[in-house]
Amino acid sequence: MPRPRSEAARQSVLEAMRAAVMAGTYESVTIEGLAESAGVSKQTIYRWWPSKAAILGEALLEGDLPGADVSVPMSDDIRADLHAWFTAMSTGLARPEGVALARALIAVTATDHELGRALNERLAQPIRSWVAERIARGQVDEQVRPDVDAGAIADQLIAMASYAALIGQPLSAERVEETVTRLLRGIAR
Amino acid sequence: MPRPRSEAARQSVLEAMRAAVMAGTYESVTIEGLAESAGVSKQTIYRWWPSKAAILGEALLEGDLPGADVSVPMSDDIRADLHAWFTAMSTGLARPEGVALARALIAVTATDHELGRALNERLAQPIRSWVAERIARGQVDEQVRPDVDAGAIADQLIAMASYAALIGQPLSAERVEETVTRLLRGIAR
Amino acid sequence: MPRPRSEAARQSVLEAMRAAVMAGTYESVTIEGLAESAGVSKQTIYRWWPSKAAILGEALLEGDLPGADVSVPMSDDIRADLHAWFTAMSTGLARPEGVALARALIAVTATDHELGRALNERLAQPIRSWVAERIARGQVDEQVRPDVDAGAIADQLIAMASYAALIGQPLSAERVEETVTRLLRGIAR
Amino acid sequence: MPRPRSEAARQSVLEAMRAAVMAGTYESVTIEGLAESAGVSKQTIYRWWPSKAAILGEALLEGDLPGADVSVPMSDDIRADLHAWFTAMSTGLARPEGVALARALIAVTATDHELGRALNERLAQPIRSWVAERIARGQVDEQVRPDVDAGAIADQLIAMASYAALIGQPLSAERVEETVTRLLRGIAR
DNA sequence: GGCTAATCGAGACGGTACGTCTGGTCTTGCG
DNA sequence: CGCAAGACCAGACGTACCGTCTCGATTAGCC
Repeated sequence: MPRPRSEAARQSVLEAMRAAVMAGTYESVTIEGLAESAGVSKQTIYRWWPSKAAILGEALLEGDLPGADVSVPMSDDIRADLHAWFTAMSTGLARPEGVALARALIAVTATDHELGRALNERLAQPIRSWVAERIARGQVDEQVRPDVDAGAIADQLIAMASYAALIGQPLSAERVEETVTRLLRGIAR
Repeated sequence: MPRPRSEAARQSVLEAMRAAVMAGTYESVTIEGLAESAGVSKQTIYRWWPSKAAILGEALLEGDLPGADVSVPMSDDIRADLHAWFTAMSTGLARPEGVALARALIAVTATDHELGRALNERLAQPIRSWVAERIARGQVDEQVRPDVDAGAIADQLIAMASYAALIGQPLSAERVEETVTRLLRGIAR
Repeated sequence: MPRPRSEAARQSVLEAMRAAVMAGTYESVTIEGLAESAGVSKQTIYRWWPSKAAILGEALLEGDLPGADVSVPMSDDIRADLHAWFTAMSTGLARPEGVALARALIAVTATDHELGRALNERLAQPIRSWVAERIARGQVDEQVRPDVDAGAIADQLIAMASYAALIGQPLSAERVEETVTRLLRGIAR
Repeated sequence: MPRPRSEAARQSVLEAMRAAVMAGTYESVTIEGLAESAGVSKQTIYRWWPSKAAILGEALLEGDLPGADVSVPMSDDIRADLHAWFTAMSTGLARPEGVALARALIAVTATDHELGRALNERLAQPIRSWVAERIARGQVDEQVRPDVDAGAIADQLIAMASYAALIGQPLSAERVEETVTRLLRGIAR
């Protein structure tokens, strides 16, 4: 007999959170503003989520993730592929939404380590998959040593691009070039 | 002609800021609390600094920097040296003060890009120097290719260690090991 | 539908204002102190009252009024009655609470004329009534001319006692005596 | 040998105080603003005056007193003279400067009783003199009883006009008329 | 004509209160 | 019972003055 939780309200809040965090800083998002723009009362938010971080977590975990959705077609040229892909991720993360996303991730992690870990996992997943696939291909082609850890490489590139975006100094084309060159030299057979 | 600015008050505020930011989050630092713990009136703070970010910037630029003061002796074994040094930086940054410092850097950058850039420069400087020196030594020893960019390597390692610390997942010993191995393979002659 | 205004908070603030204004000067009353001693947040005060004067106005209009609650029994001797009553009012107003009340009235009037007028009306009312009644009795006894304006007499005595209290020079017994004598001579049949 | 106190600064401050108190409320006058508009440093003010009240006191005691400088020619008609004079004082005090003056007197008295008393004396003096002279003339003319106390009458009229001005309800022409009539009946031979 | 001691301007300083804003909790009544 | 509306306590925000405190820079007499 009790009235069930309003899915419309829930979606509305999550969507408002996504919009707000992309528009400003994570810290600049207020529960009050969220309620306002979601057309929902504050209490409804406080009833269902324990913290701002939790809302953002839920929003990111089930929403479309702008900024890190890098997907580059693969060719036979591993150098060209990695270069294209790292460039795409790097510039993608340097865009305002990318920066906002990265900063929000940091902020959430400050509040809730576990959630931060999960979010990072979720966000890095497609990237790791792509890298893993390309590296695997390289190994099949006998261009890449069989013992390289694709995950480590993905994490390195994510860290580099993210950190550069966070401190507002996107990687230059030369730096990207140099990084890919050196990377390949390190993993080449 | 008027009474000159009190250097004691200035130092007191900067010191209070350093302590506060190491103790909590940058966002959790309030001007009011700062004034209180510095034994200074709010107005004195507002008279001399335009923003919280500016205070932190000044505090970091001229204070002792906890967490990033990595200095490791050099031997003839470049692998051992890089490994020891990367381990030290990585664990140093993973310590609470290191994380606080990195987060504060991000927060300041969000408010004031230019200041963020300057701070990053200041913090990365000793690290870059160390790496540059070790790489140069390696080149003299003919272990390292003459064309490698020491700055790029330093930035890569800083980014990796910082990002890992920020998202609360410090680099594992294996990951450090793997990274150094791969790095050396990429720069070896 | 929202939560209704808390009557408890309202009363608490008004009571705190009455106490504060009697204890010190109107100017010495601070909103912050009021909130504190009323156990109410500043915002609650600012939400409901536009100014300190408005709070005092409301407090005086509906509270017990110390200092001006002069009520003297009537006998057949109009001179004795007027003398007793004027003495009572005069000394009542010269007491700290009376002075505080009068000063507060002036201060409120300086801020909000209309409110000041209303308060003055309210405070003078019982006095006017008493005088009107006694004068009417005198007219019935054929001791007082039928054309005298009781309101004018009340106002004169209020002004004299109030002004004397305000400038810190309470009326002497002789002055009271002289005033009543002269007054009676002016209104006697 | 030391440099003597600057009379120019002193006059400048007193003049600024007179202007400020006539322009606004006594409470609205700030030492800082006074210093500013007098072209004097705060310290110079604090060096020579113990309080705002003291400055105002000095300013009023030796300056021209706007608002209470009532001076009406005397004729042979005591009723006409008193009426003209009471009307003049009443309307004079009801003018903004008069109200400001009266309110300032109250405020000063709240801080410093003795000073308030002195100021009141000073301000009432010309009024008392005028009344005393007119009453004396009336006694010579055998229109006024020989035992009336001119000071009491002056004080009564001052109190009535001042209080009315203070509470923002100037005496009406009818009230003035009524008061003079009744007064004369009380003092007539 | 230099010496010297208090005055003067300027304004920094530790404070207190201002009136505003937002955060997170609570309390209503409608649906 | 969910929800919107919004009152409530809490406390930080940045501003305005307070009264005290240095600072040089004058500016008289007195030597």
